[in-house]
Amino acid sequence: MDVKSNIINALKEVIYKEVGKDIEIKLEKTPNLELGDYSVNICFRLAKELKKNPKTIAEEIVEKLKSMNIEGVKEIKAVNGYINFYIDYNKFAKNLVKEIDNKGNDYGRGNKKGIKIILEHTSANPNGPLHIGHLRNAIIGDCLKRILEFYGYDVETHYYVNDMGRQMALVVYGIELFGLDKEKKKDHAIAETYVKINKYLEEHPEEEEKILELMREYEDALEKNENNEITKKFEFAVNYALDGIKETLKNLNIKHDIFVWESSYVRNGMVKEVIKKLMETGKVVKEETYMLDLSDFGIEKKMVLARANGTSLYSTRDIAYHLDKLSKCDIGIDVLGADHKLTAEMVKAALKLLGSKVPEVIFYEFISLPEGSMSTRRGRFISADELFDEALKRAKEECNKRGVEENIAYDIGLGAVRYNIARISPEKPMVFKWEEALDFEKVGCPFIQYAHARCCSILKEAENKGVKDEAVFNYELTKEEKELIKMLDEFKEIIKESAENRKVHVLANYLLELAKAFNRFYANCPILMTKVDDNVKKSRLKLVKSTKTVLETGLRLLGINCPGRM
RNA sequence: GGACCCGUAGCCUAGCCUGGAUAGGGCACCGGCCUUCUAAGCCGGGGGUCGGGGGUUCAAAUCCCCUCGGGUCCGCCA
Repeated sequence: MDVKSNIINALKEVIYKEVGKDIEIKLEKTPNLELGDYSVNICFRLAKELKKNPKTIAEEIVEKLKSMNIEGVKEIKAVNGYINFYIDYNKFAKNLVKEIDNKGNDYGRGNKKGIKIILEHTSANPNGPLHIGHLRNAIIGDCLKRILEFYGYDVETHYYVNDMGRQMALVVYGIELFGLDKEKKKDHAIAETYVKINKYLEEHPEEEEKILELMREYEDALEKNENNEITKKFEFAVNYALDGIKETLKNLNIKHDIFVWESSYVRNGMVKEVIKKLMETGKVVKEETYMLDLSDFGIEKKMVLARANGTSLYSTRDIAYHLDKLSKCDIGIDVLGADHKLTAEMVKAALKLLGSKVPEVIFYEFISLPEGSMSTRRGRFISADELFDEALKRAKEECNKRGVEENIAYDIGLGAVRYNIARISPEKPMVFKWEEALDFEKVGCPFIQYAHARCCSILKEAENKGVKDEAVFNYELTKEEKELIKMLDEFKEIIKESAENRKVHVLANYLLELAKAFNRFYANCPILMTKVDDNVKKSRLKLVKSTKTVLETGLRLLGINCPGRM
């Protein structure tokens, strides 16, 4: 049993005797080590119930706790109503470090839960390259997949390909009129054509009919499950764009398990089936077209189920997709831009009507440019490729400046891009600024990678000197060592919190804190210096090794590599 | 008009769900630290009406109400 559980159990026991019921106890870190290592503020909450002041309650509880001799606890103090615990670091450190040693990169891993999650993310329209807004989606999604898997879920990632929208018909028509620039990266070539056709249609609005015609023909063919000239044109265009998008994702260390085409739900008849079933609920009203009344779910706006010309709409097809997806997993998670909030609510309501479970949705706010929001149609966006290329270029420059081999530049560039997005909580709107996205001197991923590289270099040096790591810890630890040990221990809780709350930034911010704790330890506690006592040397080396392991695991969960030198 | 998100030093950000000890970081600015483990680092300093106003509470950045500013969404786009 670990110290923290011992403390909680003892507290529960004492408090149960006091008030006759179980009370949830949260052990917190103290603001500083003079106040102990962990504390609880439970006495404030008990004050009213026991009709005593918190200070007295704390003192009484402390007396009782002391007589219990909690294993691993050195001292307990009552301070102004708080109960502060001082732990026996020698024991704590030894246990922790052994645990990390035994488990290695599995330290912090959760038990297999036997729960399948389908996580949909990115799902950008194949009418151009991913821009930095899509990138936020992709990075949150990919990190989340890694974290959820590590926590013990069985996770499958989906990229939902919107191949049936107006924007795809535009691309197809555009390719016919203008072709594609074969010199360009495929998704960028598609975007170029897409911009051209949009401009062209503005000048020739009479050709709008051709687009609608294309969409009708495509849907007709799909409904008959045919493969003809039209479907081939769409497939070509979609795949052309997807090839480029996949390349970008690969560069960013992002991989989807499955690409699901929207059209497949028209082909297999599920869209028709969904509309039919929704009709049967009696919630469909006929206006200019068929509308779904969702007022039972607190949604005032009705949901349009099809166009007046009979063709299906994105939202209807999305219901079919979700129905299918959710039947194949225990939990469905979608990562979506905040602009989808209302439609996501509508889809959920429709799914409930059909007796299906509903997805969890993680929303993120937009990344905008200082001059305003991005637009693929107007060609006003910063592509993920552009950002990544710049990051790579900048990383190389930094490497050269510092005399480090350029081959780690990929790791640094990738880390900078992924980390800068992963660390911000998703509900925060972001304004993209080049100098912020690319500034490696500032704290961010390089700081964490640097701490890791330091660990590596110390371990190497130890090997050269023939110093073995060993969890002795038979001396009074410095405050830097204590802080570091507590941080290393916290990793398990961070994984749990990050996974259960689906919050990637929690892990990202933790890693920065861990790196900071390590750097302080490094600066203040000599490790391999000759004057250092052997037991101290061995123990500290163990801490270095443990830190390296946790940093490595943590960064890997963010999809970031850690170079051994930098 | 209705709904949702954001507002924390010059700039960026954590904490808000689950209320508690002097609101954590970082950038920028000022001053220190490389004659034994990597200075992409460490230590110190200045800088805060937690947008504003009410309320609940022993205690509010955190919960509730109102309000201001920014963003987003609101039937045949995706």
